[in-house]
Parts: sequence; C-alpha cells; structure tokens
Amino acid sequence: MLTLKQINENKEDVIARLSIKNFEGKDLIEEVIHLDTQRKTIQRKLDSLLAEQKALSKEIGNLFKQGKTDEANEAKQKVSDLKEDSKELATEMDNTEKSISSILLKIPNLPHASVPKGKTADDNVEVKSGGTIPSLPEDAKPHWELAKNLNLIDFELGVKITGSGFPVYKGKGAKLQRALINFFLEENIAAGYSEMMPPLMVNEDSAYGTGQLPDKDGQMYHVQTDNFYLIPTAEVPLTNVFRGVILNASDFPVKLTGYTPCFRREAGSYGKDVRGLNRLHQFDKVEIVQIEHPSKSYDTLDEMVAHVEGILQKLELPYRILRLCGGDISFTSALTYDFEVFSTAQEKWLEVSSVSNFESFQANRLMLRYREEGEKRNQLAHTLNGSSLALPRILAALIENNQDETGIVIPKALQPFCGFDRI
RNA sequence: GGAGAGAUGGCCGAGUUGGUCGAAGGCGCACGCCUGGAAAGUGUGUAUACCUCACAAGGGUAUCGUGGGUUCGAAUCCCACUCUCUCCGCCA
Repeated sequence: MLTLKQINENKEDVIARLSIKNFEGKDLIEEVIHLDTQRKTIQRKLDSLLAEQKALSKEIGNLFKQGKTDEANEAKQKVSDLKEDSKELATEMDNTEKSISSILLKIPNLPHASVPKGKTADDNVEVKSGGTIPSLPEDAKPHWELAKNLNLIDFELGVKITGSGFPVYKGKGAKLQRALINFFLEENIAAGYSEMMPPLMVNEDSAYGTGQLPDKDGQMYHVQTDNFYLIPTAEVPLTNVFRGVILNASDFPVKLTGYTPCFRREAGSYGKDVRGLNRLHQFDKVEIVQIEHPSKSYDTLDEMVAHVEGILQKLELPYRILRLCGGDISFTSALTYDFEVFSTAQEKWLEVSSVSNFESFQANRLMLRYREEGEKRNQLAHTLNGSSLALPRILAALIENNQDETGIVIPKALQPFCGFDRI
C-alpha cells in the first residue's frame, strides 16, 4: 500500500497518477489525509495524558514507601480520572487508525510515468517482438489435440480425479514438464538467482503481505480448517521471506528463484479461453523475485525483462513484449511488462510471463526495509518479480509451433533436459 | 492426537513475593584509546514504530509471542489464542 507520507506530500500528483489506472481517488485521498491529521491530534492528546498518568503512578509508589498514604490515595483518584479520558481517546485513536488502513488498502499502487493510458488489454503497447512465426501445414492441430494424440496430457483423467483445469501429464508430456522446469531454473541460477523451494500454502499474514488479500480474496483456494491459502504464485512465499526484515543497503540486489505449482480458482472464466492449457486451476511456474534499492529498481526491471527474453529466444518461440496500460496493470504494480508467445495453431498470443516493479507498495505492507550506510532512518525497499516462466502456455505454443507430419520437434536448448529430440 | 515445559532486545540470558525495567550481564557489531600492526586490554555506543520537530538534536508515547482483563502502576497476576521444545501415540 501507499505510505501516508507519499500521499501527504504529493496529493495532487497521487490523484493524477491514480487516474491513469482509471482509479478515481480524489475523495479517498482527501479523506485519508483528513483522518491522518485527526490521528495526529488525538495522539498528541493521548500521549500527554498517558505521560501524566505514568508520572503520577511512579509518584504513588514513592509516596507509599514514605508512608504518605493520604497523598498517595489522592493521587490514585486523580490517575483514575485521567484514565477515563485516555480510554476514550485510545478508542478514538484505534478507530481512526483502522479507518486509515482500510482506506489505504483500497488504493492501488501509483503507475510509473511510462505507463500508457488505456482501459483494456487492447491499449497495451508493444515494445518489442522477436522470433519467427512458423508456417504450419494445412492440417495443423491445436495443442489439446496434439497432446491427446501423442498421449502427453490427459485432461479427462484430471477431471475425474479433481475437476476441470487440473490436467494429468503423462509419459513424455510429464518429462517435458520436468525438463522445462529444470531448464528455467538453471537459466535463472546462471543469472545469479538463488533457488528456494517454499511452502505451497501460506498464512493470512503472507497473503496480505504481497497484496493478494484483501484485493484478490476469492481467487485463492482457502484451506479453512487451518486458515491457509494455496499459493497463486511463488511470488507470495518468496517475497514473504522478507516480511519484517531490515536489510543493509549492501545486501542488494537480493535475487531469488523458485519452482512451484500455482493454484488459482479463476472464478468466472469460461469458453475458449480455458480450452486445453490456456487457463488452469493448477499449473507449474518458475518465478524470479528481486529486492532492490529504490534508486536501481527500474534498471533491475529492465534486466529481468532482458533475462526472460533470453530464455524465450533459446526456446525459439515467437514472442512479443507489452508494456501494460493503466487499465490492465495490476493493483499492486507500478510498471509491468507482459510476455506473450504466439500460438500458431490457435492464431493467438498467450501470456507466459509478467514482470513487474512494485516499488515500495509491497514493501510497505511487508515492512521490508533497508538501512543506508551511516543513515539512521530505515527506508522501504523495492520489490520486483516475474515469471521465468509459466509452463502451460509455453508448452502449448511449443508443441503447436513445432509440430510436423509425424510429431513434435524439441528445441535444441531443451534436449539435454528431456533426453529426446522429438516426440 | 495425549502429557509436560517454554516464548524477553541481532544472538545468549537475568528478571515472575507487581513500582524508578525498554529491561542486568555476556556475546556480537560500530567508533575511540592502547599497539609498529594485530590480538588481548580498555572506554563509549548499539531495537522498532508513531507524535513533537527541520526525516537534526532533544523530548513524549507504545512495544518483553498475540489479543483482552485486574491494578494508581504488569515483562512480572488472570483469561483466550498462536507458536516452539521434550516425552508418548500415529506416520511418508
């Protein structure tokens, strides 16, 4: 969430930038500033009342020791009276603070200056593309047919075991999954990321920490008996590693990668968007996360984009990179680049990665700070993350684009990881 | 799941007949002295948030797992919850 300092010091700018995200924030901003002023007034009063009580209470101890019982009892009464007042103020303070934070939770992150205006995905700006879209034979098939014919994925079996959106990978299909996971992890490790295997369920604090709650409640699977959430992305556990942590400026950049399955309820999705591997309730993804110094986070974002692009090039897939417009960018992000690969048989672009800079938005909720050498005051760090990469749509594009008369050709970079060069 | 013990500052650890305890002591860390240099020794400092304020100094408030209660006053007493450890049970 935004800090009160950000809001107080740049009110007009905050409102203007929120409007890029199509968020009408004027009223909320005004209100939160007002409440904050109120809070300060209350705290001043409350603190001085408490200070008086504290001093008197100490005095009472002394008086009793000296045997001045009458004076002590007199002071007791006085403190009791003061306490009445401070109790009221404390309640007021509490309510005001609650109102403030409930408003702050509703305000999205400020978009970066380079975020284009726009309402929908059509307004996203293509910043780069690469690879070659292959020309496929007349009878080219979409991935769900290929996967079935070649016995790589059994969607019906997944329905039987669990439900739609939970595919079963079989034989070479399963091995291809493992190969992709290893390939991605090795690429990330080679780029300086440390691997971590985090829990697949997180507690409520963690879900709040990265902003999934309260914004995306209902999109996550919730294990109610234990109040755990199944992770929708490894971003949640990996970033929460740093919840409440104070780093040294010299610790930057912190680079983590991790493979996890991801679980999403995807309520409301239907039709061709969910066909085959296009949208699943459980899918595999390798994630990259960085914690960075505020002055370097945009360079780091560029570096992460270049890194993901390099992987797509090794996979020889046709891709494009989009800068998301205000209407399509997420609640928590300041700037996001989406990667899409072209699925030739479906003739459409599929999102396979989303790389974002959250600036201090997540860090504020996480209380993730750093200490500058020689400075006393702690600052909020910047957090970034990206998929590197999400498996299902990569797999979809891979088998569609590389199909020939008798099967599927495996790209060179992947062959050492799967141990075969075609299916 | 059953029985018991415990949760204190970066770490270890005192404090639980309630009072001057944000908290002894040690370690670690930072800076200084000492030294040719280092070690040892020695001195000083070393939590977080908010308020006041210039995001200075100084001052104030809160925080000893979390939330509530008793009391003039709680790390210390009471209640609930969470977590950790030990033993038993179960188990990949």
